[in-house]
Amino acid sequence: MKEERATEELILQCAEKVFHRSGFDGARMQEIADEAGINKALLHYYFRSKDRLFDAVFSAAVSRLVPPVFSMLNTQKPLTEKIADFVRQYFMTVMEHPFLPGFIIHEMHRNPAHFRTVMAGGRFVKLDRLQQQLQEGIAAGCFREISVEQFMLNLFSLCAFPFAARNAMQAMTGIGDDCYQQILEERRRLIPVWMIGMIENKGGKA
Amino acid sequence: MKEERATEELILQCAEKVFHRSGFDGARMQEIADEAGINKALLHYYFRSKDRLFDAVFSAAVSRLVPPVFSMLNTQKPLTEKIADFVRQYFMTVMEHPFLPGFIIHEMHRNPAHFRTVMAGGRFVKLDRLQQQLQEGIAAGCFREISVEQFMLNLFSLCAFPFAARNAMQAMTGIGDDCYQQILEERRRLIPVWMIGMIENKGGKA
DNA sequence: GTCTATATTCCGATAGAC
DNA sequence: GTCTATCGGAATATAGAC
Repeated sequence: MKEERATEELILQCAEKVFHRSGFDGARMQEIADEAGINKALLHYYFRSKDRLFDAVFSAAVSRLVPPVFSMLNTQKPLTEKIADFVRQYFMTVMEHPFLPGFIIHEMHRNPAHFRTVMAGGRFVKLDRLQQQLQEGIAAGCFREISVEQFMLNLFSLCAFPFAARNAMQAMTGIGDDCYQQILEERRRLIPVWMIGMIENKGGKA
Repeated sequence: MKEERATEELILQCAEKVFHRSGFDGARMQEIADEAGINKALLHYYFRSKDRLFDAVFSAAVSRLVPPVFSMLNTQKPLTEKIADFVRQYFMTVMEHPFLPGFIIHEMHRNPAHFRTVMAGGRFVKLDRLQQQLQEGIAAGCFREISVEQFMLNLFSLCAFPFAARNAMQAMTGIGDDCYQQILEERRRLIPVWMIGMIENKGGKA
């Protein structure tokens, strides 16, 4: 029982790095072993197969990103704060793990069915409270008509896409690394403003 | 010379289907051959290797999506029309090839360097005219301060993300296929409105 | 628990008949 | 040009010594 826990943790950490970067199909067990400075056989000793090791990584990825972020949407706070909380939480997580969005998107695409097993308890994201707030705003004439699905899709798009498609966007526009990083950080502040602007009724209209 | 052109075209078409769905690492030459109803060896006869076959597919994907869409941004039309044109063109292409955004994003992430070779002539997307229009609007007090990079990132995010992350979003929210499809189609109309709302100065402010 | 060595499976690529 | 058969390498997985 030398370093059981420590080794298992090390493996998971390195597997995470490799899987996040290359995806399941692109990742090599050898690569993970090298990253951890251990032997390939040890990976199979702790986790039975590549599939199981991947499952562990994928589950960790989903539960790291989804629950904390979406819990922000179900609070009793006013809409403006709620959006700001969501964005702050999302960026905090993803700035530390920039490959997370792209990883989840791609693996979800590869095997859609695999998901419900992973979501803790298999529950869907709760949007009731958010929906209610939107409808109140619409009824009061503050907001234009919008469904909660579109709203959430917009919020998620503005947050996640610039991370997931970073290389594609940089390649197309020629923006350098430093500059793109700066743009990302600026978005943390601006997305809440934009989200409100998208649905706000213009002052002179009523 | 029985069916040279026809076979080559058939292979490309099937390779496209498989590569778009599974990516380079996940795709199997056997799978492509089966899809085309021919033998594996024939793939190597027409295209020397898996790499070359993939290159052909990837190039086609990029040139199908990037140039027509971004040419919309460099016209002399007013900003509102320009956005509408972009969205219309983007959705037309992507509705027919729903895996295109995710495919490009993922492959771009896998091999960022490979890109400049692919972009026709290696030129970046031109945003001069768009930038000028934004600055005019800002100077006139119609728009709030926004950089052309953020603006384009927003536009692209709102358009591409819902396609690229479709399975992830459906899994999280529990939205069904038909309903999600309907949401996508609704966005074609709404994104231009949202894009303006995001940057528009509120009437009562000045 | 951790290693080396090996078995096994899979896949891209080629040889050669038709 | 298209097929069948096969090679050769790579990657996952296992056996067995320490």
